[in-house]
Amino acid sequence: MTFDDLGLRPETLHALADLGYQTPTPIQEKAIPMVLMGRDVLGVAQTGTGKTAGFTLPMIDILAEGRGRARMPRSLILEPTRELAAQVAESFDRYGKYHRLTKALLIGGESVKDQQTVLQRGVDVLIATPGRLLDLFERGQILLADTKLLVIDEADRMLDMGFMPDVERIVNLLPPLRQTLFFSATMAPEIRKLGNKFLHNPKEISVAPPASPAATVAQRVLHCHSDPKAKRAALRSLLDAEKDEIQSALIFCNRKRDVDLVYKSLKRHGYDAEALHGDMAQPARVETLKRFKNDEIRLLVCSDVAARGLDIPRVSHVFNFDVPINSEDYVHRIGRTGRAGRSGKAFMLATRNDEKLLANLHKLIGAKIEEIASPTGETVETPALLETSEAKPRRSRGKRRSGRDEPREAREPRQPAAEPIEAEAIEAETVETGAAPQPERAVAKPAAEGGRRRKARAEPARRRRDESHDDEASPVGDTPFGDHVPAFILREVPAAVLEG
DNA sequence: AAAAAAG
Repeated sequence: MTFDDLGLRPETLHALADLGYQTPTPIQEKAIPMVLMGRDVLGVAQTGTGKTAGFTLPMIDILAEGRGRARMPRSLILEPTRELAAQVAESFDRYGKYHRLTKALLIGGESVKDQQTVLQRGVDVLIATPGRLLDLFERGQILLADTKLLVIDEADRMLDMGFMPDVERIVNLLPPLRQTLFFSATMAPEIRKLGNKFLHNPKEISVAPPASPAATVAQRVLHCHSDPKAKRAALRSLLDAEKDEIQSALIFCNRKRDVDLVYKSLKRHGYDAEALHGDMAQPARVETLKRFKNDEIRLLVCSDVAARGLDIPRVSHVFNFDVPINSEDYVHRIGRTGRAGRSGKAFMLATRNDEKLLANLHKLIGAKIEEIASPTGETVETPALLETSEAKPRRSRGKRRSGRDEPREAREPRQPAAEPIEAEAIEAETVETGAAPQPERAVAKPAAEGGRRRKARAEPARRRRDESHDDEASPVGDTPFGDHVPAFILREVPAAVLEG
C-alpha cells in the first residue's frame, strides 16, 4: 500500500513525494479514503500514529475546489493547545505546498489584529484553540455558516481540560449539514457519548491500543527524598549519568512554578536548558520550542503543555521530575520519546509522597517500573529520615535560622532585578547559617506571604499588572521571589539531607 | 497535589 492508492490528488501526492513519504500509516490508510468519501470519522488514535496527516491530507483535497470568502472559513480544526494548533498549521503548509489554500491560525497570546486581517481576506481552513476562536466570533470577525468541515482533535484532552462546553458552543455555531472528524487517544464512554453528539453515522477507526507505553521506551524510577533540592540533585545525577546518550531531553514537572525552579537550577549548574509552560509569554513559547526542535537546546524543562502530541524528533530521553498526577499523562509524557521506531529512555523521580500515584501508574501500565539506585549513591530515603520529616515541631526548635534579625539585603549585595536569584545558593546558605531558633508563629506570616506571591506568579502575565516590568526583563527566568526570600525556603530543609 | 485556554 502506498499513498497513490488512497485516492488523493496529484498535487497532494507530489507534496508527499517531496517529503519522501511513501507508505501511509494504519490510521492514514483507513481514514483518508473515508474522509474523501465525505464520511464522518470517529478516530481512536494517539499522537505519533500519523493522525494529523490522516485528516489534513484529505482535507486539502476536499478544499482544493472552491475558495474561502471574507470571514467565512470553509473548515475548522480545534486543538487543545497553542503548540498543537501551530503544529497542525505547519503540516497544512507542508502538504498543501502545491495548492493555493489559505489558512488562519487562531490562538491566544498572539496579535488579534493580524488574525482579523487574515480572516478578512477569506480562509479555507481555520486552525484554532477554543478561547481565541470564540473571542473572535463574539467580535463578529468570523461567520461559521459556511464551515462544512470540522475536526475536533485530541477530544479526550479537551474534555480533561474542561474545554467541552466551549467546543459544544462552537459546534452549535456550525451548519448541521457538515462533515465531522473526531479524534481521541482513548474511547472512554464519556468520549463516545460526545462523539455521538457531534457525529452522524461515523465510520469508527481505531489504531494503537490506548494507554500502553511504547515498547521502545525503557523506563526506570529512582526513589529520592522529597526535598526539592535533593530532587534537583537527583535529576542532575541522572542527567550526568546519561550525558553521552542524551540527544535531547524533556524534563516534566507537575507545576509551572517547579518548571521555572528546575530550569533555573539547571541553568545555574551549567546545563543547556530552557523552560516551557503555559504562563510564559507566547513569543517565548514559540521561540523556545523552535530552538528545541532545531537542536539548539538540549534540555527542555516543561509542564504538561508539552506532554501530548508535540512531535519533536530526536528526543532520546524523558525525565519525570514529578510523578504525574494523572497516570494517563505519564503515558503521554514518555510518548515524546521512542518515536518513529527510535528507542528512548524514560526516568522518573519518586518520593515517599508519590506512593499512591506510583501504585495507580503501575496499575494503568500493567507493570512495575524497574527501580534504580541513585547514580551517585546518595540521598535515598531511609526510615530515619521519614521519621524526622514527620516530627516537624521537634526539628523546628533547633534547625531554623531567623530571617528577621539579619535581613538578606544586609548580608549579600543586591542582585539587579533582571537577574535570576540563585535558588541553590539561597538554600545552601540556609544550612551554613542555621542558628537562631524561631518559634512556629513567627514564620507563619512570611510563609503565608510567600505563598500568596507564588500564587500570583503562577497566574498568567496579563493579570500581574503590578509586576509586569519583570516580564520584559526575563519572560521565563523571572524569579518567583523577587528580593523577598519566602519563609518556605528558609525552613524545611532537613539537615540530614544536606549533610549527605 | 496540576495543567491547559481569552484578555
